[in-house]
Amino acid sequence: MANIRDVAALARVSPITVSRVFNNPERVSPPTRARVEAAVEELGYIPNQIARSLRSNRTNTLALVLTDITNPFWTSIARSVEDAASGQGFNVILCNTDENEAKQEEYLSVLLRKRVDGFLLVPARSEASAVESILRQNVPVVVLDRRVPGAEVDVVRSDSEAGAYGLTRHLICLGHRQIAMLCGPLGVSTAQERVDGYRRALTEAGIPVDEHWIREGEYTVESGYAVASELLAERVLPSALLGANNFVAMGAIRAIREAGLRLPEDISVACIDDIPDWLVGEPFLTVAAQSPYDMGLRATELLLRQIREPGVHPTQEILLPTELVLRRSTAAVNVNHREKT
Amino acid sequence: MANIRDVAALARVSPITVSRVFNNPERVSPPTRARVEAAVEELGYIPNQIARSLRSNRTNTLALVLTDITNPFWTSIARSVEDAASGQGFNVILCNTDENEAKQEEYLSVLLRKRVDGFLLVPARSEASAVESILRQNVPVVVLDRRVPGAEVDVVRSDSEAGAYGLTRHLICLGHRQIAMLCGPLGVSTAQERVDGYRRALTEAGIPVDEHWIREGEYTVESGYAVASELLAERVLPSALLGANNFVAMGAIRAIREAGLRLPEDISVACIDDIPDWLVGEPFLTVAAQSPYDMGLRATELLLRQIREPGVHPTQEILLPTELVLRRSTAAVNVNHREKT
DNA sequence: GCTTCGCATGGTAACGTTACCATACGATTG
DNA sequence: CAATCGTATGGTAACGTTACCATGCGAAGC
Repeated sequence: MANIRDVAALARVSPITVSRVFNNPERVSPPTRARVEAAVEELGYIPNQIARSLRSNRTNTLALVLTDITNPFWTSIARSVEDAASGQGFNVILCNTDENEAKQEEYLSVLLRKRVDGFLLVPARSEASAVESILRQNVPVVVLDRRVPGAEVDVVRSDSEAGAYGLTRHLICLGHRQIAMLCGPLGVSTAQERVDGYRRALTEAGIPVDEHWIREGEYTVESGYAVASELLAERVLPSALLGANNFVAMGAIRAIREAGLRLPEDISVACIDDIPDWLVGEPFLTVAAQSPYDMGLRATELLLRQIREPGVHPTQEILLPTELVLRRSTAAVNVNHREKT
Repeated sequence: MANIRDVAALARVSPITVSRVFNNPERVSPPTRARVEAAVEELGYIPNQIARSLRSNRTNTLALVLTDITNPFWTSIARSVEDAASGQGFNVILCNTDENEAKQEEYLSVLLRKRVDGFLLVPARSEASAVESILRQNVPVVVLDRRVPGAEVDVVRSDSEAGAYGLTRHLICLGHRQIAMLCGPLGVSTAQERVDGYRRALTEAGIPVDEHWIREGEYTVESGYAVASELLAERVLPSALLGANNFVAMGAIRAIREAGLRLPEDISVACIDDIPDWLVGEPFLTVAAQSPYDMGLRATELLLRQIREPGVHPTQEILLPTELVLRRSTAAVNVNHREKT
């Protein structure tokens, strides 16, 4: 592959002049420039960004470390991050951690070696260590979706607590009293907050919180299915399920169907996170919708600003609202279904 | 940020010994190694992959250039590509072209500068130029999903023709005769093949192909909606719609609903590409399902092999079967609905 | 006891680019 | 006409790493 020296030799100029043709064309006289351009064309020369990065300490690459691109929530984020990044001349490296800390650590290590210019990180667990391992190297980070208590970082996230609160209140208004909360891994801040919102709504309504209805699981379809199946096998059935996210809720719905129960007549289901409506002919899930596209966009903007003007901006937290969307998966409680038939 | 020389100085060895500790630890005596490791720890040294890449001509990075990560079909592919790549120590740069050739060209140019080790490319148009611009630089490519006549490349794709044929045959069996084909951009091989399959099924059944029922559009929800709306506004209604992909079909379904028609009683809909069933409570779309996860996996394996053993493997084409999945969006033709009421 | 061997370690140069400073030369100014 | 300036171009070194070859040294072999 031709290098800058080959081009320089062919155009009878010095390598630095070739460099200028690419980076400061106006600083090269038109005839010389033309000669260089002809040489570039003839040799099929493509500047080597690696060498450039080595000199400039800039890779024009961002890392997007999330849990699973397969969930439309993260898909939207990936899309907006890539849109915003490529608009500013940055590429995006995609990583799926599956909320596995070992995988996350491995990714971070490789990406730090690669000297990406910045990280958009969805931490597998809401503790500071991962974030700090990046900050220690003076590499900008923006945390997506989750709080990281104790770390001095920019965060862009949704108001999970309010979302869960709103959904729980909605269920209470429909007459539900036995509402099971299928929550995510409690090491993750959103899981914690969603339980908090659930608790607050119950408490405000004067309904005692029964810990028996709170079940921890993962943010996956399989986990939602497993936990819901367990619940449905017990003597006392809940009249409503609150899924910690869309995956969990969809898993639970499968369990409900398999148990021969009707939705929403026998049991209501609601969750945080919507599913894009064009994916579902008739959207039927009652949700607290987040704005993932917006979230990715805002986060990328913050990150690029940090990269462009390091050390200038104080860390900030952007809290995005959730929107309650009422659909057919929730209905008034059916008094006959308090006990298993 | 500490470099290899700082570590060497602190450990009182030469830089090359530090390098060996990372790359050939067994070639360094245990006591020296321990001293180096202590120095690495103390300085928080992280090897610079940029410099390494400059020497070795390897970036351990693949480019995944597809149309739109937002479509679950491509999402699955992205997931499998990333799984396979990270398992082999490679990272993946994600790019969305939206089937726009200018965007694609821009991405390819940047990625070639970055010296990615290989490309997984979904060409915006089924012609050789994009692929050739990569091959000219001696960079391995595997084309995903589409044929590229005239280019000597590995291709992994589904049998679109058979998928469309199967769906059309199914509709014919249900008694449909006026089947509209909402096809994709004809510059893309899959769009072409799906029309071919549609034509073959009709012809085999002795039904004359009416060009009036074949409508070109984009592979997007908006396009599906627009084209279907147009069709539904005409005097003679089709009794069934064949969507070129899931996006198009979902757009069409929206148009059908807005037109006050019932699905499938008034009009049947089928398409190529499934939607993961856990995203949809009750899957209802009749489809010819592809295997995107598998497709990404196979393609990545091919690409990594090309990277590892350049020039050894003859180019090959892997053709994956589609699977007909019959659901509720297709039903026997309703004789009353041949003409607009 | 001398040669040979293998192991641990090091010096030098190179990967491709660009920052920094230098230089050549024609144009402008007093 | 000399001094000054600005523009176009070039030389050298450096970014951080590793390939290649060299060296030193103790152990094994005859």
